Amino acid sequence: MTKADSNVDRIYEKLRKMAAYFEFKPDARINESALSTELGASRTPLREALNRLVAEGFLTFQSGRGFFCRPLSPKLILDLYEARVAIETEIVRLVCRRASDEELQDLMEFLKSTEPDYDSCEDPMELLSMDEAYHMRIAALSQSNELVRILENLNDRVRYIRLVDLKYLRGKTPVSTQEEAQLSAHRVVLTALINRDEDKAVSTMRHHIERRRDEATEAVRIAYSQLYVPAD
Amino acid sequence: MTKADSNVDRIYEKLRKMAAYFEFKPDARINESALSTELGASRTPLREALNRLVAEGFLTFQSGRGFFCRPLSPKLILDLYEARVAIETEIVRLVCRRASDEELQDLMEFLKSTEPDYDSCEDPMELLSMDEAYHMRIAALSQSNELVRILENLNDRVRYIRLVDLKYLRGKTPVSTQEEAQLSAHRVVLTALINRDEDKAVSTMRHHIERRRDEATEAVRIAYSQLYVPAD
DNA sequence: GCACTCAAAATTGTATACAGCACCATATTC
DNA sequence: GAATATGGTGCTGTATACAATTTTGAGTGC
Repeated sequence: MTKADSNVDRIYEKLRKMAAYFEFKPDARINESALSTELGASRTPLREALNRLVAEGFLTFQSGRGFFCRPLSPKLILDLYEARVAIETEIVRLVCRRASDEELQDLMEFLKSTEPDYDSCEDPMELLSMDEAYHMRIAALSQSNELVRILENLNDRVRYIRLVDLKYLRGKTPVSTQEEAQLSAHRVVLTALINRDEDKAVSTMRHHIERRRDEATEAVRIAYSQLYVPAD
Repeated sequence: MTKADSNVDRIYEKLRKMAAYFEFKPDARINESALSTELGASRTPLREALNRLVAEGFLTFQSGRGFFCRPLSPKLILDLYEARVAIETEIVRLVCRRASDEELQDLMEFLKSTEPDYDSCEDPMELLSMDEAYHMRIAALSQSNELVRILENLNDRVRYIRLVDLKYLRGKTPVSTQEEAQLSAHRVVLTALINRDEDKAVSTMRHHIERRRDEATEAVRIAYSQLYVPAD
């Protein structure tokens, strides 16, 4: 049996998801004993996983008091969006210089093939997954593992808010309209890349993300109301 | 007797430095028992610190085989420099929009006051510290904690190579010339910021870092020769 | 009602024990 | 001699125990 996934890894992945979706409430203290029995492991591997998550910015740690969920505030989310802009604009720049015509054409095929899914999809979670998958495919073409790595971390930490945004803010406009705007931004960036128009690709990507960033404050407000409201 | 800094934090800081300067050789396996006695602690807190460093990219981990030092290759260093470009150009962009005239003037004072130190300084380590301090002061003006955080991590991971670069590559040109080039780049960026010339500030910063990036392959070669040569 | 004290309970921090896997050297077979 | 078994050694993975610390809460005085 290939224990490629060790127990710590299993716990880590699980906790990472829980933290990403704020199953720990912002700033809430994490009880190690309770969590360890819940996860069916002892405190030793649990704490190892928790320490990794601290280093990744999902949790905080206070000596003598233990682990806490990261806080949630508009400022923190704004910072994450800004970091995304930094990373994704540079990614687009690198892709424009490094990706082959063929790779870009493949990506265009991928984009076209998923368009029907975007239109038909009603589940915000799935919609977000598709969007992230597309952004990560572009990222891969940058040939920079470090940028990919940072982007993955940022995406995970901002995902819950993006989900709220998608569900409660953009839900106001008709579905067909919002997804089309999204899709069109994707298409515009990719077309610019194919034409090797770096400036256009970069600035389109920048505005694509910044538009969402500007909704962050409102999204955080809604997120709080969701987190502290009894489940339906 | 838990101090404000817990034992794990102490171990963590120590290991972080050791990893930054490749006191663990690239890809070398880390013996937990030996290291724990060396640090005067048991394996439990040691492993917690090691897990944090894995999450930060200083170490790697293989299930069942333990912890290893991160590898060192030109590609990895290039990636780090590229990530630095991404972060620092966005930082400059934000600073240009957000920093007050007063803050920028203060920074100019700081720059001027350290110029004599740059000229007189013979120690590459100190030179690098001053350079990093300056870059971090700019970063702070961006008001983005996330970008600051990412930049700190990147700086720590690339520091050893920058040191080698400074010591063995740029040592070839006369000291006065190289430090002046460095200083002048700093001054050009800052002047552009004061004039609110975003494009100039961003592109100068970009080239300032990219120039070093282009030396990375050679620097890594030298780094290897230094790491595996008996100490002087 | 409010602040303060102090002991009990809960929780974290770390050492240690031990099971099991990985690695290495030696032996064995062809 | 090369390739493959095999046993020993050392290391990692995790549970558990216990000390140290923080938190809680009841009781007391004002």
